[in-house]
Amino acid sequence: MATSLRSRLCGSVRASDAGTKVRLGGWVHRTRDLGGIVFVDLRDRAGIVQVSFDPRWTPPEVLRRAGAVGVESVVLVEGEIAARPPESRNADLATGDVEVRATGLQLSGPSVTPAIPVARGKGEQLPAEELRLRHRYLDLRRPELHANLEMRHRLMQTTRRHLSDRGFLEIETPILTKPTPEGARDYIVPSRMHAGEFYALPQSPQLYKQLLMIAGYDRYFQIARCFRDEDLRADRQPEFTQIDIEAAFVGREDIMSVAEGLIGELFAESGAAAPAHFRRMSYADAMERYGTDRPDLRFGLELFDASDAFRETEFGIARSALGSGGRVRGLRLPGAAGFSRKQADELEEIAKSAGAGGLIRLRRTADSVEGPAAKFLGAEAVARLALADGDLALFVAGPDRVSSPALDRVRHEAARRLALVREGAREFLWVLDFPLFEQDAETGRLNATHHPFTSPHPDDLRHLESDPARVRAVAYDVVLNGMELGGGSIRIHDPAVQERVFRLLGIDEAAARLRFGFLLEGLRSGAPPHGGIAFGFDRIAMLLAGASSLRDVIAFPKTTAARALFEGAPSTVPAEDLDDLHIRVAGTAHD
RNA sequence: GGGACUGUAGCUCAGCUGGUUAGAGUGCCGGUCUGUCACACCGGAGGUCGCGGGUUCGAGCCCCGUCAGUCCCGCCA
Repeated sequence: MATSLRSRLCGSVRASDAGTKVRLGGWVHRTRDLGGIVFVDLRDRAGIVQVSFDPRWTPPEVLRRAGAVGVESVVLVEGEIAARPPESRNADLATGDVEVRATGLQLSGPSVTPAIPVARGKGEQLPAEELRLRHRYLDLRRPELHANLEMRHRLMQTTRRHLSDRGFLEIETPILTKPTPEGARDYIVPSRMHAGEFYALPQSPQLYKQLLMIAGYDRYFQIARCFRDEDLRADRQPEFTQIDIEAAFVGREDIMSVAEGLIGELFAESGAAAPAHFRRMSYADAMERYGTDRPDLRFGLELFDASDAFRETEFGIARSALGSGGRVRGLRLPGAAGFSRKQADELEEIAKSAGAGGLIRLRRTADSVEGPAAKFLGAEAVARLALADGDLALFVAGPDRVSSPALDRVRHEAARRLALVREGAREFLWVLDFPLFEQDAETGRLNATHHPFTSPHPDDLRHLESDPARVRAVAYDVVLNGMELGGGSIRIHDPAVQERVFRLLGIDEAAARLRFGFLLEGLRSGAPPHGGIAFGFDRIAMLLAGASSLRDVIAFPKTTAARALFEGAPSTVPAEDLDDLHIRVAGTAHD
């Protein structure tokens, strides 16, 4: 790290360096002017070191200027590393046994008073997210974000090395690509040379990587930027990074094994551990037992079907649900019988916000079962629920598509309140055997659960047209603690099967040729069996950096309204530029 | 598209039931101070209470709208 202007990094100085002459460059983190002597905490990406300006070794003129430097200014310091007096060592600082005794000081990049502080007082909250994003270069100076981005870098290098060592080729695919009618909304880029035509930014390199397999590049990877123009969440940015992997002459187990190997390596790089192999669960199982396709297995609280207990009762909510083909499902919360009315109401609010009509509560105490539904349940029905003393049971009556998400959220909130999640616990899981299609609740149309190129399970091929809902996909998701890390599938490589799937999705032959003609032609031109997987790299980085938001592992993230506050994107463009692009903004008078 | 929360000094926040001149900490400016490390102490400056409208004798506080940020639902093949 030595350059012509500095001899080493501030944060790298140690007691063993005492006596060495150094030249340092860095940002003024804090200053302490005691009158006769001045201390400056100098910060660079390696850490902080104390520079002491003292008349015993500092020329008066330098000492005077040291007292006047503002925080966040860039200074160049000349001096000598010296052990601190024993009584003034600082155990909180990696460099705290030493200091740099300054003989020279050059104010290289003075700073105005920073809009947001970089050095924070103890217990002081971070500045508002808006300000952190608007003054991003200041926020990024904080050691926490330096550590996060360094971790991200290391994960990226580990990915490259790991996959490259295993014969995967890193191949770039286009950013200017073709709009896709399915899936998320595309970010659109107008073409100047072709009036009225548009490129789209890729939602993923899916088609390209399949074409690479057809072209014989039988192990591919890319750390790929992907773009989706959808509404955002804490864990969702409009542009994000995937580790994209595809291989030919493989089955499901080959890809899963590559994925486990890579995940293991990434966790090891961060100092954490991942098991060599992950547990497995079918989609159907996951939905039945946890109400979600990405269950958090760090705690129990499994859902169960209580329909039988309610079937013969006069309890109206349950009766109408059961009568219309729904079920009564619920979960037992051991030790939660002591929840107050208010606490139970809050859980109900969570269920309601997830779409449930309400929660049926049953509280089991030493000698009775209480709750609005209790009086409808006979002794036998109560016995069926197998409630233990101190249990609170919560039920949702209705179709699974309502009860599953509601109970999923109640389950998570209950686990949090009952403190069931062990600190540092990691539960990896493969979710397998997803349905190939899902039916749109409103239109009744079939949509691809994963994407239209996912291979049906060979055993289910014969049901493809007759009973598409029961057709399983050869697809797999990696889930960690309820968070989806990645997912993939074996792809269709038989053009006839691909055409059948397109037909079921309502994409007729003409439309298929228009949208995916190049893929279909490729499949007819010698396509190997192939499949792959993609991981959400930002999420993995967030997890392994211990960050609490995706924004803390992305150097220049967008807000939830998809704005870049620092550079001010998106923005209007001059009318002449729009003319060149053959674009007129609706509602403007410009010609 | 819908819901919730937030917006007061450069920053972090307090501001009671609507009531006189809007506060604290920190930062900033000036001063004292030779071993501090959130240095300490003394003094000072600093406000479009996000913006617009309304109710009221009177609005930081109530109402409507709007902008921005955050979280959630829908959406994200």
